[in-house]
Amino acid sequence: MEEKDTCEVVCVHEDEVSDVKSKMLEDEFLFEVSDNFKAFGDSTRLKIMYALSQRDLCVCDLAAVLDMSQSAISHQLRVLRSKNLVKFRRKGKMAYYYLADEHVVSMIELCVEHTKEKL
Amino acid sequence: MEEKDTCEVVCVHEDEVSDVKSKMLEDEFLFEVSDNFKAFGDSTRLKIMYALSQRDLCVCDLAAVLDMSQSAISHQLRVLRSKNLVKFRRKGKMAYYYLADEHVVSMIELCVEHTKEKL
DNA sequence: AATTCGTGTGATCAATTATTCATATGGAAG
DNA sequence: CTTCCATATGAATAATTGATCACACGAATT
Repeated sequence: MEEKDTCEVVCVHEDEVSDVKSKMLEDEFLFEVSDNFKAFGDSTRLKIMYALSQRDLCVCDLAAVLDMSQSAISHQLRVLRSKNLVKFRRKGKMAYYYLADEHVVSMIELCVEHTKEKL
Repeated sequence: MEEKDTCEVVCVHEDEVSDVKSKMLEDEFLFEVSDNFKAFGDSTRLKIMYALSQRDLCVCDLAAVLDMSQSAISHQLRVLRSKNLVKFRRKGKMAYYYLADEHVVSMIELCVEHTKEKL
């Protein structure tokens, strides 16, 4: 009689499920975490961050390093800024970008290591 | 006279650019790294991995924990398997999934920490 | 062997997203 | 103030992708 015809799940192990459920972090928070990961999940943005881990660079130099249009780079920098992964300072007409903190480097290093191991 | 009408880049600081360029990792490798990040960049997959970090679970239990269809979970598990982030063992009709290694946990912890700091 | 049930998967659709193009903004120099 | 140039951005397009649906597969039970 209860509403149960949406998304029929049959073999649920009640205790295990509720145990894990209680240990899950908030949906909203995990969404934000995955959203941060997403910033690293595009090769253009990853290259930008990796380049910036070597030294601070202005937008057009980043474009030259990645061999991409200034516009494309600028759009991606906007995304990275919005997630507090990069910051910038103005110097004349130019904008020098740099990594926001050490977390970014750690994240990349960790994933680089993981990727290397799987070869 | 040189070919220069594709992707006009004007203000290039030659030395800095070639310096960073020489330090860049291979395009193909960085692509693979970003591809691994991408696995964490979807909230469904992240929830799956977080749940599995609590305990091994079969597919339908995962579906119950996340309150999603078994099919959706299975599709995402396929992605995670292909990237060597989760493994599974069969037990009767069921498939119990678990995290492939400690890197996965480390990655999530690091990003969770970063996300918390930005609140 | 027929049925049941947990899981895997191909096709499809809707939504998201990365890049390009054109243009706007704003600091610096004449 | 006008021009130049580095950067930012809105609109449009093309490509990617996550969820659903329908169905196939395979182990276990009868």
